[in-house]
Amino acid sequence: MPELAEVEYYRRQWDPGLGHKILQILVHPKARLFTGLTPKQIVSELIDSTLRSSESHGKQMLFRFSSKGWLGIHLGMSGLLSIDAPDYIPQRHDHLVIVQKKRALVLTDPRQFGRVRFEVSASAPMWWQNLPPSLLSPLFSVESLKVTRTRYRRSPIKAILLRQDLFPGIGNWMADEILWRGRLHPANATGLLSDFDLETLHREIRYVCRHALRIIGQKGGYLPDNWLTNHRWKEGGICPQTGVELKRKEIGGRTTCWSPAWQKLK
DNA sequence: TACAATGTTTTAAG
DNA sequence: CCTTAAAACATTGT
Repeated sequence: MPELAEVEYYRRQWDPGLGHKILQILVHPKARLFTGLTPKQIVSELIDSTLRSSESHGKQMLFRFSSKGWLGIHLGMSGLLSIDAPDYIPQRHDHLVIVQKKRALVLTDPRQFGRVRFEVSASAPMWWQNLPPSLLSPLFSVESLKVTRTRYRRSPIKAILLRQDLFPGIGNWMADEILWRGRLHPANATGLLSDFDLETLHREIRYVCRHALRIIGQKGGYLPDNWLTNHRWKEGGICPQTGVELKRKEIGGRTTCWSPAWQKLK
């Protein structure tokens, strides 16, 4: 499920645990999602510490603890964070349960494509500091898109939008939404996009990120029905702009949805 | 049964 | 060394 906005939404689910002490840590017996430190080390570092703060950036999340521990979480395809009762009993797909006096913070991920990392250091981990600039920051510019256009000229623009080193947080539905809004066909070779197209792309990336974060990230709400997203999942969906049936095909390794005639191939 | 699912990494080819 | 495409990962639901 989680792209930029959903990740921010799930990050906030653990907010009730901020400022509270950790009494117990439960780790899935197979510890499949964990890299770096062993679960045993994570447990010994976090017990009796306090959850201090959290941030999300693209699809990455970082939780900071008073012990100088940093917990990084990526939700993969099916991960989610939730709150449950302090006596919660972990289920089959729960990978990490952080128990506090009044609640348990739960990480669930049935498909196990998520990843958890942990380290102890005075400042944020290097992988966090090296993340690409946010799509809402001034560092993400039309000029940077021109560099991308040259470098990945033969790939379909849909495939490039999914690259996390360039467009952190964009996933399958957001990429389709952005291209639909910009009337750009997802199969267009990136190198064929005009300067005008790149300005369009830049504007729509920011529009979709800003509004998805506001609607989903803040409140967990539903996007307006005049967005593509609410129509793209099922076969037979209708384009909110043209009323014509949407097309679906694998582009860039992922099922892609677009509106014929509305989005033209160059 | 077979395939697809809001993702990333590895592998291999060009 | 770089770009590009495909396979692999694990599980559930249609």
